[in-house]
Amino acid sequence: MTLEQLRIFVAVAEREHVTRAAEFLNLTQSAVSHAVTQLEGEFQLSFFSRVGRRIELTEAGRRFLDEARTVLNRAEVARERMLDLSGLRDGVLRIHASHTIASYWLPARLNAFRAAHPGIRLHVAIANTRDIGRLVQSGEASIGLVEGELPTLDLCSDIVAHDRLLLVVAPDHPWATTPPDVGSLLDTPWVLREAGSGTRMEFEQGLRVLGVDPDKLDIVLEVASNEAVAGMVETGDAAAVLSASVVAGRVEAGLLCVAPLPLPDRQFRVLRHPQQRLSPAEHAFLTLLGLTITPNKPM
Amino acid sequence: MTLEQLRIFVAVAEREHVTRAAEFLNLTQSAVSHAVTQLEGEFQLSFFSRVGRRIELTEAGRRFLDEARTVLNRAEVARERMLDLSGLRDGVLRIHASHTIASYWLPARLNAFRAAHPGIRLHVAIANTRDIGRLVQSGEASIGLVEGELPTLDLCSDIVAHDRLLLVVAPDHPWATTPPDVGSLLDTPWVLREAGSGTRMEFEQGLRVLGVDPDKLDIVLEVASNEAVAGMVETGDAAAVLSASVVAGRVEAGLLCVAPLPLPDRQFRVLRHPQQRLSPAEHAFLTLLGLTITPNKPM
DNA sequence: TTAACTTACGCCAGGCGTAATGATG
DNA sequence: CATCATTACGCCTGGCGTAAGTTAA
Repeated sequence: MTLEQLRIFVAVAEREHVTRAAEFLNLTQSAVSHAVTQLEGEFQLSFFSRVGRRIELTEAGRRFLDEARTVLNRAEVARERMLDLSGLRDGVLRIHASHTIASYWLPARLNAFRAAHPGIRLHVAIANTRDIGRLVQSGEASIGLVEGELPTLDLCSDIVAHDRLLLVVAPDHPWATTPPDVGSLLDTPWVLREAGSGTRMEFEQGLRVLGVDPDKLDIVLEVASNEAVAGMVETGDAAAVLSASVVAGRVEAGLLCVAPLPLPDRQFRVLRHPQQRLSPAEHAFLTLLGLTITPNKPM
Repeated sequence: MTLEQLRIFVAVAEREHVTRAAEFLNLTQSAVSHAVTQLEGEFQLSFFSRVGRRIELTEAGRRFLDEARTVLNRAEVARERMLDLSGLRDGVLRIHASHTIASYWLPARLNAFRAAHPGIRLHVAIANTRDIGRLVQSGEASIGLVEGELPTLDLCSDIVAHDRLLLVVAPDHPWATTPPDVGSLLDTPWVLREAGSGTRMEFEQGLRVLGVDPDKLDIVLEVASNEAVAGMVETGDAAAVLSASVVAGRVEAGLLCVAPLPLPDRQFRVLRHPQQRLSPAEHAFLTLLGLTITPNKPM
């Protein structure tokens, strides 16, 4: 008998439906069915009777549902009390993130964090990659999320995701049908993110690798907004380079086309000051991102 | 947070001692230390302060001890209520076992079963292998534990342990120093278990493999007791063949010596009637022996 | 030097997902 | 035939043990 098994059992019992319980739990039918079977085996009881292609609670199942809820409640109380003690119950988590990350990658993670720690208020400040590096360096920001590397700074920097830059144009642009060659890159008008943004820095680096001088590009607009860049490209004749996560929805909708251009992969990175101690909430957030931090235990 | 982690934490907290908790839990220091560390990491708290080479509970640890006990108590109540429902809380478990198994192999398993199901009374009937086969066949016994195979009977038979037969003699017997050759087996007096015992049957089978006719042995005593056989050998000039588990302690004590003789390995087996339904207690016992039985769920 | 806890590393069971199977309306 | 549950099977993570590392008496 495991707390996890109890959670699964309760989800199934409340719905009398394995599939819906599985959806709720983000598991497969198979895993849920297996967990229930295992519980039944442990006690030599059937908690559900398989009637037709439905299941329904047996008397034993009803009794066990009560018990399972009680155990889970006690466990939840214990957990909350400990989180109170450690400061993970309230407080604020302050994150500085680049435009791309804040708009397209971060929200799902913030929701996961909220699910785990509902009491913590979240603050996200948006700036471009270069500025975030400076803020973390100076101590004004404690957690920064940026694209690519900032080699000049002396910060802890861990990869938390991978990303690709894509060359995009409107569907009626020539490159939508015939791939551009390197030489033609200088012949099209460009809309780009501002200098200092991760997207811009990585793109310029990619151009240099291809032997193209970024300063020679015909830049018609620089703007600190991925949406503005995308909108310009959709409705005009300019080309742009944006993160795959930014353009995915627009390509799906037929508003943009991806033109093949070999740009290097880049990484989303989390930046921390090496000396600064992490708050419990910060630590929990980094753990949620899959990092294993050297422990930092108050009390 | 896992129920198992809570159990481990409570054991450590009650003793303020990782090693002793590990002994109590039948785990290693390492596993216990790891589990505690993991709990502390989850809540970002230190439950123990490492003072010198001891540990002691912190304030957070004391609070968590209360919580952990509460959760475990609720879980235990739930478990007991379900066991009540399934009939695993009281009743009798009846087992028929051979002499060797009942004396040397079974006790540890019975204690494990008692730990898991304290309410169940245990009955062990001792008989030799052949008789147990007959009792299971006739339905008088529902679970039999025997040595070796009984090919003539049509029963479920699963291996639950491996055993070796050893040729033993007193320390002053010639074979204690110079290994016997096959031809000399007929020149020594033998003390043997009675016909029908697994030990006897397996030994005779082993002799035939070696090309020796068992009927030609010089048998000075047949007795339905391993201890009697061992006692005879210790204090006389006879040889015997007994299970490794029977002689281990006596060899350790210098009372007996093992003479090398290539006897086939044998298996301890559990016998069941194919049709007979298992009681919850019987099912639980077989599961404890490591068998996976086709489920058999009342209620 | 010993006795304690922690950390590193490899192994293995158990849990999960994919896919096949079974049952029912 | 579509839907829902179970079963089979392979993968992989997480927990355990062995052993090395660390600290204090």
